[in-house]
Amino acid sequence: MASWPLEISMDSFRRSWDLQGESFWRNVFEMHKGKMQIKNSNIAIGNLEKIFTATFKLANEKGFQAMSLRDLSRETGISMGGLYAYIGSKNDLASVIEGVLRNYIDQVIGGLSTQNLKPVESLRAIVYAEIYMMETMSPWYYFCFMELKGLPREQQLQTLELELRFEAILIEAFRAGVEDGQFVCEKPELLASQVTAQLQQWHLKRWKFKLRKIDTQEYAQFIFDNLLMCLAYKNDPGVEGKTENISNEQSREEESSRLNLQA
Amino acid sequence: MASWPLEISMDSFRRSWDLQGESFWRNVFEMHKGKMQIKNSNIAIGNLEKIFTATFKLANEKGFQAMSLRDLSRETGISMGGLYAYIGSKNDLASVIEGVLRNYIDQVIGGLSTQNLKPVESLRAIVYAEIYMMETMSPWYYFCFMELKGLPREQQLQTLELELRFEAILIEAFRAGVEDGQFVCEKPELLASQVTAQLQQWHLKRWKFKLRKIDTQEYAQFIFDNLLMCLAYKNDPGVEGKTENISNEQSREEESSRLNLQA
DNA sequence: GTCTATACAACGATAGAC
DNA sequence: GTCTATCGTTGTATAGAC
Repeated sequence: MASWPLEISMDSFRRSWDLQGESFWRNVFEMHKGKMQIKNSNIAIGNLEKIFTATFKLANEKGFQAMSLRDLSRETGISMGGLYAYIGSKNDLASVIEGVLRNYIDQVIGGLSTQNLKPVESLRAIVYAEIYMMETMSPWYYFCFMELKGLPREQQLQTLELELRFEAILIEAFRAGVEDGQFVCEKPELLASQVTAQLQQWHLKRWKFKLRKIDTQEYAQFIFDNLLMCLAYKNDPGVEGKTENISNEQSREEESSRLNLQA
Repeated sequence: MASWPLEISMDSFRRSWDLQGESFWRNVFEMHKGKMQIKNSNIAIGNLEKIFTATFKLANEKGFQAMSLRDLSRETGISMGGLYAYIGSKNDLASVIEGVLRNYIDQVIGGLSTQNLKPVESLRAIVYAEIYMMETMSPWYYFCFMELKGLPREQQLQTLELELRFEAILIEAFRAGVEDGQFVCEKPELLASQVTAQLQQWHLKRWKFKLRKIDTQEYAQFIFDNLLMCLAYKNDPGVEGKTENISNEQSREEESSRLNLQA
C-alpha cells in the first residue's frame, strides 16, 4: 500500500491512501469476505457500502445499541433476512467496523515513524496526516469512539494500545527536538495526550467547528502552531513561518429532523 | 448556595460546593421528588443513591441502552416494580441525571464570571474549578457525554449551549488579558475549544491518566501552564511562577471482570 | 441472492397482593 | 413502600419460498 506523502495537502493525502470511492469499498469487502455468504463481489460491494453508511447514520443519531436491525433494514432497503447474508450478527457488524478502521490507522501511523524528517517537519506530518485521516473517515472514528464500550474486550484493549502507540510517536518527535535543542518539553506524555485530545475533537465536536466555520486546514494549522508554542519552538522568520489559510471546499449541508451531533 | 472559593484546592472546592455525601443526595432528591411516588425522604434518599450509582456502573460498563432494568434491579437489590416508584421510565432516568449535572454546572460556572480577578488569576480559577468539578462528579460527566445522543433533543441543545457558554467565559478572560497587554491571542475561539477538550479528557480518558499516574493537581497545573504558553504570557519569575506539585490522595483501586474505560 | 414469514427470548412497564 | 406475577411489544435471528 501507499507510503506517506511528502507534500502535505488534503488532496495528496486522499490520492495516496485511497480512503473513499469504489476501490475503498472493494478493500473493505476483501477484508472480511470470509464472514459473509455473498460471493459475487460486484453485488456485495454496493450493498456493503449501503449497510455501513446506514449504520453510521443511525448509530450517530441514536446510538448503535438503540438502533434496531429493522431500522437498518428500512434505511438500506435490504430486508432483514437479506442483511444476514452480509453480517454475522448485529454485534459482529460493530466489530467489523472497528477492525477496518484500526487496520487503516495502523497502516497510516506505521508509515509515519519510518520517515526521516527533522522534528518540526515530523510533527507537522503527524498532525496533518491524522487530521486528514479523521476528516476522510470521520463517521468511522466517531462510531468507534462512541461504541467502544459495546465491543469485545480484546478490541477495546487494542484500541487503547493504538492510542498509546500514536502518542509514543509524538513523544519520540518531542525527544528528538529536545536533543537538537529546538524544543523544551518537561512533560512529553501530557503534551502528547493533549495533541491527541485536540485531534479527536475534529470528529467529536463537529457541530462546534461547523457552527464557527472552521475548516480542516485551519484546524490542523492551529493545532500545529499551538504545539510548537507549547514546545517553546522559535522559528526563523520567513523560512518556515505560519502558512497561509487556504479555504477548502465547503462541507455539504444536511438537514434531518433528528439532531446530528456528528455533522 | 456557595460562591466560588478564593483559595484553590480540592478540599476547599469540595467544602464550598458540597458535591458528595448525604446532603448532596438530599439535594438530588429535592430536585425531582415531584416525579416520584415515595414521600418519605429518608428512605428515598438511600435508594436514590443506590439507583444512580448502579446506573453509572452499568452504563459505563456496557452503555445505558444496553443496560436493562433487570440489570439495574439486580445491581441495586431493588425489584423491577420497586424501581418504578423512583423513576418514571428508563429514559426519564437518563434525563434526570443530565438535569442534575447541568444544574450544578450552571451554578458553578455562573459563579465564575462574576469574579473580579486579574485575567491570569481568572483563568487559573476557571481551569481548577472545572477540573475539581469533573473530578468530583466524574461518573456524571462521563455518562452525560456518552449518552447525550439518547436524550431528548432539547436537553441535547442545552448541553451544547452550556459548552458554548463556558467557552465564552474563557474567551472573555483572553480578551481582558489581551487588552491589558499580557496576552497574545489570534484565535480565541479555537484556543477556548482546546481548553475544553483538555478538561473533558479528565473524565473521558481516565484509563490513560491512571496508567501514567497523573493526579488531579498535576493535570490542572499542566493545562493552566500550557494555556499561558499559548497566550504568550510571560510571568515575573518568582512572583507567580509554576507552583509545586503536591500529590493528592491516591485513587482507590477497583477491580471488575469487565473493562471499565472510566476508572 | 433476496424475500416473506415466523420463532422465541428479552425488554419496559403495570396491576395487585402484602 | 416493596414485592411477585404477568402483560404486550419489540428485539435478534433463522427457515424456506422464490
